Amino acid sequence: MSRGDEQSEAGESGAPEQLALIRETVRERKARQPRAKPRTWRNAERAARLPVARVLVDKGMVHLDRYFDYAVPAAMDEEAQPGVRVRVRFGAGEREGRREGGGLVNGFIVERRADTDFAGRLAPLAQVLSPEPVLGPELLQLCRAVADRYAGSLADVVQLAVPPRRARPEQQPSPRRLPRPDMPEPGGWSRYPQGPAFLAALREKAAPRAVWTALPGPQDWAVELATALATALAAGRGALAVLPDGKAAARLDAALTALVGEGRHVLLTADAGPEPRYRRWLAVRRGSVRAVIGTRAAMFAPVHRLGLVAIWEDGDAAHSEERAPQPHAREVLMQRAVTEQAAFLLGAHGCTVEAAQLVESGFARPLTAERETVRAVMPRVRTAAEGDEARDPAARSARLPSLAWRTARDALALGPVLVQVPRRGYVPRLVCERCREPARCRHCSGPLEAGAEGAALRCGWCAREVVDWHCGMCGGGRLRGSVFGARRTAEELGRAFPSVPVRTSGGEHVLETVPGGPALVVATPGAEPVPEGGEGYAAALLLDGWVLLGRPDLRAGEEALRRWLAAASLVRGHEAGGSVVVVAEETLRPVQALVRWDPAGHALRELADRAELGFPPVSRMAAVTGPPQAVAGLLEAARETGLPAEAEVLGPVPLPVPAAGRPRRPGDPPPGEQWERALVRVPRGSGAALASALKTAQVRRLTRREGPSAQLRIDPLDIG
DNA sequence: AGCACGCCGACT
DNA sequence: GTCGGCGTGCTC
Repeated sequence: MSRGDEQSEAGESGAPEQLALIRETVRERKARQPRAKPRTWRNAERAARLPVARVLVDKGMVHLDRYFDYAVPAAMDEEAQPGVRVRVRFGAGEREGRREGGGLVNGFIVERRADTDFAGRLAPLAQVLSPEPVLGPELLQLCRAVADRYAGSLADVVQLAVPPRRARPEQQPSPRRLPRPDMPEPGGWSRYPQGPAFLAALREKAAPRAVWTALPGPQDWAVELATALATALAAGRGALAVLPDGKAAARLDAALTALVGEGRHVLLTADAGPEPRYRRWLAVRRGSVRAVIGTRAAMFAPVHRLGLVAIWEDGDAAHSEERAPQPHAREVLMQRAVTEQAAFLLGAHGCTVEAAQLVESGFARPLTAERETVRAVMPRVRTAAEGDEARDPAARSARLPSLAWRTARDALALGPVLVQVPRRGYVPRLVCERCREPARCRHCSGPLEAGAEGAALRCGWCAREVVDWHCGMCGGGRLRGSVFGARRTAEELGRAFPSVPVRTSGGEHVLETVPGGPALVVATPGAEPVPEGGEGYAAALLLDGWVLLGRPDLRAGEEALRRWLAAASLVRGHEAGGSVVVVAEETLRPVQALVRWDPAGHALRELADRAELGFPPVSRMAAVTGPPQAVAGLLEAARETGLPAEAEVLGPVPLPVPAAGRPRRPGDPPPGEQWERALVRVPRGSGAALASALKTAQVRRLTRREGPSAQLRIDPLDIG
């Protein structure tokens, strides 16, 4: 037993004498019996039929990405079925029966076989952990496809797909499956010319695929998505919806419960806690529940007879898994739609370039309302220039342009007003307030960064504190970029509208809903509460647009538009007095797209730009990151392992040093090391070859230990 | 990654 | 002759 375990025991048991007693007992037990080692089964009788178990060993190392055969002791014959969790000895092998060698590792049986192609003597399975077949053939196939797509190992993907075991839920039966619900009415889908046809195809168990640009409205999307899920259920098929966060998932859950009642679907989100979550996952796996609503980990949910996969707001960064090999929910669900012949529904208020690409390539059809429908239900959207400050002194100190101030004042007579302010820390860089020159460090010319509120100004490269900054160009002494946080904005607005309650939502304190009456609701993007009563906000002010637009990222425009549309969708239509003011330069493309409410058009133009630049999703990219020789070595090896001839290597370039004080993330270089990054680009059709060549090269370098290892990332997020 | 095997240099 | 350095390769 390790030190850490002893310490945690001390923490729980309190009294020191008791602790000493426990230590004694542990030591005695250790001395007498070398711990409760499971039987070795070395000479045990083997299963009569199919005595070989092919096992996926649960070690993520890419160069171990294959199966291993083990002998099945007769005593385990019945339980050792494909899909169950087992423990096996793995590592330095048994030598002439002398040593047992190797530690016990977890794994999954993927197949029972009559024979093996392994020349040596098979080691026996050590233990069947539970008879629950958690990794069935369909899920295994999906994991394999995802691992290949992302140049990762099967074991890594399986770890994402199969939740850790909990004994209690496994020992309890799942509830009986309820009969199919009634077929729902199309409802809001009738507002889309192709909507009823999409539902009809679902009813007929076909596999339609659609990119759905949802009409604005605070609740409509959830009801419509629920209708699609319920239609699949009513047709006797399973359905799965993946949403970016627990809040959105809860909304869809409520909408679906209203439609089909309880017991026919489960909510798979992290905040349920591990044991209830595993219980629900098991209910899905066992087929007693056929519909799943969840956040990204639910993308692998083993739904029986899957008829529909849906993703909401595919542009949200939360859809990208952080753990290796970082699969994206949209890609995984596309894969499932194809292999499981399920319908595919990608919905959002905005439109990503990837979604536009799905339409362009013919993978999916657009599911969009007519222009006149959009115009009828959208709020009035106007732009306000930043300089155009209000005359009202309080509004001025809240940095409200006069149009924004007037709009808020008028709308407050009708209902709540949403004020969207970018998150602090989102600011790309600090600039001189007078001449807009980026603020640089006097010593190393690195970009200056404002840390947490009240913290000193620092250089993002050398971390030196800056005490008395002056602009190197014009001598100005004031910076902009230190955007007001939501709280500060709320304070200022409170002064500008003294008789109105002000609520804030963001960061640690996210509000789900707010009362429907007049109030100012200050929220950061993604944390906008929904007004109660279903009417929506009377107005929304989208402040500091330059912050969102100014990020040094290929997606800055798309992302800004996405966040604005998400907020503006919570505002009532213009006929009901709904109004949106965006504080940003009106000539910019995303701003125009918001004013015209044309996200699909915006995405198409972005897609055309990407095509011209050869950027994803028009091409497929991989990022290779690491010490210079590792990057060079991997690229060189990949040329010998089948890198497509059309592959283009961009870079390598030095990786920017992560800002001082930011917690280290996977993919960051260790402190003091200068890493590089190269991008490898291939035409879209060669993505599989790219991933496979890089993976093979990676395996080869790891097994031969040819220098330090590099990190591999397919579809890197932060390019440009 | 661990971990054992193996083939050369200083030692009882 | 034998112990053990860590370079190379495998893990059913």
